[in-house]
Amino acid sequence: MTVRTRFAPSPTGFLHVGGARTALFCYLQARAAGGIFILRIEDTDLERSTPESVQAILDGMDWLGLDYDEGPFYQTQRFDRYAEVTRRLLDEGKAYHCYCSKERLEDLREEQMAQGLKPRYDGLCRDREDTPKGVKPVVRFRNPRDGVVSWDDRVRGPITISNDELDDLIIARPDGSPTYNFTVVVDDADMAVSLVIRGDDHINNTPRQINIYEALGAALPEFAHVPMILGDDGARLSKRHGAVSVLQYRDDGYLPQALTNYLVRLGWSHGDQEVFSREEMVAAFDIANVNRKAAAFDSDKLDWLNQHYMRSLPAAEVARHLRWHFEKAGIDPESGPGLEALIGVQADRVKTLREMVDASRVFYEDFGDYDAGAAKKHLRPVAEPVMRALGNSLEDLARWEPESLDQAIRGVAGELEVGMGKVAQPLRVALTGTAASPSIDKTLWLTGRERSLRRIERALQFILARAAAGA
RNA sequence: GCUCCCUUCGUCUAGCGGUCCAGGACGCUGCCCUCUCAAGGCAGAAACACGAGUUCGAUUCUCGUAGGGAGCGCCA
Repeated sequence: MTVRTRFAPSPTGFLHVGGARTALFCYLQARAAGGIFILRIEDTDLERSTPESVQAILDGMDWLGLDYDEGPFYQTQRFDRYAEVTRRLLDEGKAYHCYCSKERLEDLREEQMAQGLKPRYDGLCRDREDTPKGVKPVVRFRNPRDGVVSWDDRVRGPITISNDELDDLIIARPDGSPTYNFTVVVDDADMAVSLVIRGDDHINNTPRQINIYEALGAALPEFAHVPMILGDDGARLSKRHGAVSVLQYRDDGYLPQALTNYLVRLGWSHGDQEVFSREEMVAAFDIANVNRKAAAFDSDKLDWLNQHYMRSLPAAEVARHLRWHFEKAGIDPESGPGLEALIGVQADRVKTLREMVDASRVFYEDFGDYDAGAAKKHLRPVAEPVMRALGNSLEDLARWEPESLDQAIRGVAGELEVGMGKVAQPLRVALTGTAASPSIDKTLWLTGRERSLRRIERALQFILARAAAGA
């Protein structure tokens, strides 16, 4: 039997890291078995579902490289099917109409809570014979009253829940629209899903769903409930606390390879291995080895992985993503050094592509004022002869390459009998406006000859003006 | 309140009765390298929640306790 997994988000918000990890697990488990990965959009909540959220989910999946084999299916397009199955359960006596008002149900719940009982429907309409007029009924599933429901969770191990903990859940509202626990079962059965991987907040729904499967006479899938992800501080992720769209990570300059690698290692491991290519993940991943406890999201480790991938992925691949960030920042990549060369120099120095853009802007556009502290410290009168010597030496340099540039600068330092620091730092400020940049030869190389000479001249004028003002 | 679930360094984890005075990674600290900032190299601090069992022997098995989480909707 081929493995069929599915990721079934509801489009009531963006795709956050918890959902992304669940999707990744579903994807990997299917790929590992040569199976099928299905995407299903659970949009039965018309109130809260939005087209924007659907798009955000699709874009997120796409950015992460989680390609699905079937779908996306939309539950709103399957209402006829749900109605058909509801009809069948009604006909077979496996479901019944319930005329209880919301008010009565609320009172019942309160009363049970007050008595220290677990609130659940008391079954008033379960064996009702009459049909009250003027009330549109809901449809309830006739849950077994005795016995237990057990399953062997692929992550949690054996779980057993007694049927007397359960009640007759509503599967269709008065207007006929179906509810979650019912649509999930109908869809997973229809789509022949063999392994349901989802967040562990669904553990409590599982026994209800198993009962519905049995009422339907459908084959039971396996279940795997993965723990949720906590925020940096160990607190639960929520909309207002740490839960951000995976697309935010894209915008912040993370590579999808880094995020998926980070996510796969959250709650799962394979010996001491930290870095996994997609192929390695597929080969090594097994949902059964996923941990049971919730894991806290550590952005420092994500940063480390991101830098690792910026350095180790083929430069062309990194450049593809970097170009996107250049465009987003409004910088023309053609107005400076080639992106692959830039990555070769900058990847060691930044954690994200966005930082790389910020740190590299100076190679593509003119900068404004010098950093005050850096200028004060390095663009002093003593630097005047250094600037002049550099200008002369670099103007006619045969090859504008890091190696020859390094030689030229060392030549200037030797000639003036000063240390490298006395030459490199003023030059660095002259070229970038700041006291920190790649090694000085690389900085010159990336800046380019014309732009470098212009900036050396500008620094010289700055030093002279300052000397004049000070004198 | 009731039901279910979870518990190894700050964080992610290895461990599946002796190999563990607990290993790796991120982060942190120190040193080295050095034209700045990084990167890199080396070294270091840092954990089995607690209590009973079972056993010759428990991080590993069982049961409690404590702490944490989830669910209990005509939301998904």
